[in-house]
Amino acid sequence: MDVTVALRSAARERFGWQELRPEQEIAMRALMAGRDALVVAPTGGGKSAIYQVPGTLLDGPTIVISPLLALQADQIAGLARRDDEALAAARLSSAESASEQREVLEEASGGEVEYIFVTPEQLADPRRLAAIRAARPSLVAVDEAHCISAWGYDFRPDYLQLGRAVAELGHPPVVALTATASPPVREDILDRLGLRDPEVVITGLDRPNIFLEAVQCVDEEQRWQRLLDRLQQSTPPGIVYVSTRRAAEELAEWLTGAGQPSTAYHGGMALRERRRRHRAFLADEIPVMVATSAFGMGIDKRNIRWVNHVALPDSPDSYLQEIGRAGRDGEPAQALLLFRTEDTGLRKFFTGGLPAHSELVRLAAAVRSGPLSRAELRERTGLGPRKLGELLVLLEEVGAAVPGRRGRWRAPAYAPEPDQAAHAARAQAERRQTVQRSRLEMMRNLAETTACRGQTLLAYFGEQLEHPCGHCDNCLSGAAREVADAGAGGPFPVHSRVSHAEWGDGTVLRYEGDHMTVLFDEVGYKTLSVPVVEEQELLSLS
DNA sequence: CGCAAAGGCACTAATGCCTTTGCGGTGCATTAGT
Repeated sequence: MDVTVALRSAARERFGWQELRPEQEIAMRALMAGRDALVVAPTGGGKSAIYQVPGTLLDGPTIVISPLLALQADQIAGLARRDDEALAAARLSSAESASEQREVLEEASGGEVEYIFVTPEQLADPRRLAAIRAARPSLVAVDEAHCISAWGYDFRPDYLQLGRAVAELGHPPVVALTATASPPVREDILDRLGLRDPEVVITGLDRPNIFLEAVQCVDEEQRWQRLLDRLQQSTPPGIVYVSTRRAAEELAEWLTGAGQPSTAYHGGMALRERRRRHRAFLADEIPVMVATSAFGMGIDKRNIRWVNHVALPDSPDSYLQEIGRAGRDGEPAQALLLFRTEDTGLRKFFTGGLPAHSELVRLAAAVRSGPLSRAELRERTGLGPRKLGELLVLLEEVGAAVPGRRGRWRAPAYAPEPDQAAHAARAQAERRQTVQRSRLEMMRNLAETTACRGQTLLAYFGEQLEHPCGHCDNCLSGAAREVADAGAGGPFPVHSRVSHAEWGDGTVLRYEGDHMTVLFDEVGYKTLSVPVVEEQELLSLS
């Protein structure tokens, strides 16, 4: 039977979906043909279907890698509601007993469980990985794949080992799914997962029903007051994003006192309380949630009317991800960004500093004397678990460390001397920091621009919006048109590849007034003055 | 990087000014103790 016909009938009969969107079909057909895929599409755009449907047609279980246990539980519950044996789903995590885990694996091998949900940490355990391989998986789905880039380098290092895990599983077709991914993040995902000739599907990121606004505030008092003014004219429910736990609690209390009943949410609260508040928000029992970035993934709610920021997000990626939670029902929604220039300080702190040369040398030397487990390395170097993970990633990238059998690290043949490895690793960390800071700079630019915000935001993601978006404050005030008129065209077409003597090769993303934005492969985003570029011939076509 | 709280100082008491210090986000898994 024709693959497309099979996919459509499985979608209809198993899931009750009468139609598949073209993007969904393209990705599904790639998987059915044994290829890998990367799908960037807004949440609620039917991303789960892309692995769920082929999963039922391919012989063998589907491994779904997902970052949060709560998210996994929701997805499993969703599949269970279909009441179809062919869609049986289960989870392998620290929350299941040893006997439950054995049962899941046995049932998967016997074809009784189709979807197995796991965290990256699960796959980091060699015994667990071997057990999953024994069930002969036919498909791997990496949900919320931007976590590889956002969390892998400093927070959840096992995200960076997923490529190795996929290889160990015999590299069945892999699909990476995410709602936002700028070109550097996409590059990270493809690289780290080791995707081969993937089908890359990117659907339109523009969200015309979300009105974008940004206002600069001089101090915190003014910022809170402006938020309050806005909330008094807004329809709930909505989310206010802040950058610290303390701000979440204080602002929620202040708003409540000012007549806007609000609830705080952050990662420092007891799990049970978090769950309770999350559920209450979904049930429309909480009108305003004041939260840190902990409140995000897994908010499946269609009627959120606004998402306001009392903070500057660390990148347009995070910003789009967060405001994207508004207006999923297609009805008008608002995104107001209240920022201060001081906000960048905290963000720079969060990106972290460069690792000390001495620490890298110590670790590189310890690895050379390996193979050693993480625990042994910690003991020898005195490094904390998080720091150790971060440094191991760097040493691995510069060829000074490889994880071997049973998770023990050693130096590969021809590994550089510890001192040399440390230098290379620091340079690597510096490069990553430079790119991260350039993304923060782009976020600041998006906040401060007088040009069309829709165009600015999409250009960051490598998309070109022909006309001003018509759903931002600058379009409404007419400021966007003035900027657009002032900068008609430039010396290099948008999306052309250019070369800079110091920064290397890059892609032209956009012209705004007399400035241009270029995404360089090595150093990230840069904004250049067009007259200067022309006079000094800073760029050439490459 | 920037802010707020704490500490030091000056010196005749209760407050003000300067400097120093600490803190800041995201979650898994594992384990100790009830």
